[in-house]
Amino acid sequence: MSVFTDQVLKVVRLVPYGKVASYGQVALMVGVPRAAIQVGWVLHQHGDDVPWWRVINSKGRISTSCMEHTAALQKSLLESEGVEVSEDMMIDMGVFRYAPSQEVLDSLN
DNA sequence: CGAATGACCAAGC
DNA sequence: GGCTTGGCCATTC
Repeated sequence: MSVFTDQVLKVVRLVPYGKVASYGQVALMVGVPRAAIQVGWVLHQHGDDVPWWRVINSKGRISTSCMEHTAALQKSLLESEGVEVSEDMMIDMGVFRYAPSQEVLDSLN
């Protein structure tokens, strides 16, 4: 497991209950702003170790677009945490987006 | 080492 | 934000 993978897992675990973060944001926190897609890759492999359902794409849409059953699961998981998810798998980023504190960011290094 | 792949992103229509 | 295009980057083959 690479440092990148390790960092991604660490960041995703920081996302609190009832909040969501985008792949791009996670990548940014990890230190590689353009590696958003790798974040998705990591989550796909470690779906049992992290709250992957709290990670969505930049438009607030559930990312598992090519896996319908998984998308439905993600929707139900988010709703069970109090996150509003429309029938089109859309989420209100302005309300549910996770804003990491400076202290949290420092703890990543 | 080079080529392909992907739970993505930003920009342009 | 709907769809297409080009570009990133880690991982795999």
